[in-house]
Amino acid sequence: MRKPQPFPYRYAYPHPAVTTDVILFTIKDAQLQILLIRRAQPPMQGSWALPGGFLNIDESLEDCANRELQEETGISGVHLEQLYTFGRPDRDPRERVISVAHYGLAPSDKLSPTPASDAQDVNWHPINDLPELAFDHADIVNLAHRRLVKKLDDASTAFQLIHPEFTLSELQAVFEIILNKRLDKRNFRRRMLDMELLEETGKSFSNGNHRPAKIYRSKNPERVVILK
Amino acid sequence: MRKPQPFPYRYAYPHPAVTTDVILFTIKDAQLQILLIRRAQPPMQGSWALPGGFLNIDESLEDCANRELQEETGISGVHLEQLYTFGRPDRDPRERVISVAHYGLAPSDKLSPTPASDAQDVNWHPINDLPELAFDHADIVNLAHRRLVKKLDDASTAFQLIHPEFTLSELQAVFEIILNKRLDKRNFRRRMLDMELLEETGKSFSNGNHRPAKIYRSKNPERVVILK
DNA sequence: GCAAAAGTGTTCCAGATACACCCATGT
DNA sequence: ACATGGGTGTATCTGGAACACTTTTGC
Repeated sequence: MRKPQPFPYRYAYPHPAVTTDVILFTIKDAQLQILLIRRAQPPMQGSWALPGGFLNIDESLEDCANRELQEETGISGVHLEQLYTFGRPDRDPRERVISVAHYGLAPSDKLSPTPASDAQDVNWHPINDLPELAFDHADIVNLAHRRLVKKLDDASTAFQLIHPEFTLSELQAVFEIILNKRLDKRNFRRRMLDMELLEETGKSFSNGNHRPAKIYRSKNPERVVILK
Repeated sequence: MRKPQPFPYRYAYPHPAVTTDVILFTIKDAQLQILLIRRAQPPMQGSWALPGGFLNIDESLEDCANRELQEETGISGVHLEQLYTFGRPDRDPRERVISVAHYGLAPSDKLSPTPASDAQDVNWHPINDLPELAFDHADIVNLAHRRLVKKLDDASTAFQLIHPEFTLSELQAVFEIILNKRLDKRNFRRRMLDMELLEETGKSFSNGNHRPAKIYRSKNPERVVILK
């Protein structure tokens, strides 16, 4: 235990460690997947875990989450949102650790995760087929998944998981994968178009022995949804 | 700065302090109010602030919130839910402090806050007429208020702000105060009764020169809503 | 009998759902 | 010509919002 310090007004008892963890969702191979690292360091060396790590004493929580994601997976520039704070006293064997979990969405094709720092390996894993996870990370993923489903009823959420220009069928696939159910094509298209969030690019996309699809884009691609 | 320690796997860099803060809502004098303490200790001695304080190294976040509420205001037994974690690097002048905010609801008539511990005074304050608050507590209150409004569309939230047996008019008043708008009596009553969350007690309540009101109670009073 | 809050039904609108066929293209 | 996914319209249901009068009581 630390001794009380003479620093004015400073709390004199032991401080827990604070970390951030990141759940990064993507859609890949028609499945909802998350990014995991294989831990290169003890404890739980060799286990799969969420990217994340200790807070620097002068950085914000969100900066920490972004930095750890970048350091461990090479991925940066994703908009992360705070999810929940996990603090069970026994959740980490090292010492008392409070973890502020963040989540984000990204289209997988633009991202090339590369292991670095504390990670000996990095990979996407289907949310429905996850390996055993270190610490309480399975709980964290669970909560993040439920939040994502809720968040999807703001349609612009789905745009973050898709390339900037897309067909309505591709967009519908994103919804169907996350909601894990089939949607009616006509109703889906009407709903999307009625929201006035989409515009036609004029281009179309021809894929096989069938009619080409119109390509759309989001009208306000920079829209950041604040939904604390 | 602390020196790296020899403890196995322990993070060797300075740890922030972790606190919890509590926003406790009630309805009193036909207004939505929150519980504030006047700080007895520096920093910000004499300012109004949310009850809260430092996390003990082996207690859960929720236990900490409950303990601090109890220590500073004498109030216990309220169900608290995590709100959000605030961690701006400069939000506390003492040192780096991460605060995990919690909120809860309680009927004011059963509670008698009494100052203790770090508080030299405790009082309810109308949300629409708050004093200047210490630290970033105004932001925290703001977010809590918005969350409460959202949470209200699960009607059972309102039951937490009212005595166990109540008339529909009293319940409607709770909604009107939180939503800050008038509701239609017929629509409100139909909506409440259609949900099948209420049952008649058989009793009625006579109040003045008019027809007495039926008294209802919640069908499942112990229902704890988990809405992370 | 009058003042005051309790109690009660119907209409309307918007958004969600269910449902089946023609269109444009590649082979 | 046929196989394949793209594209379209209508009927129905459901939940929310608007709206005014009768009932029961105390004085």
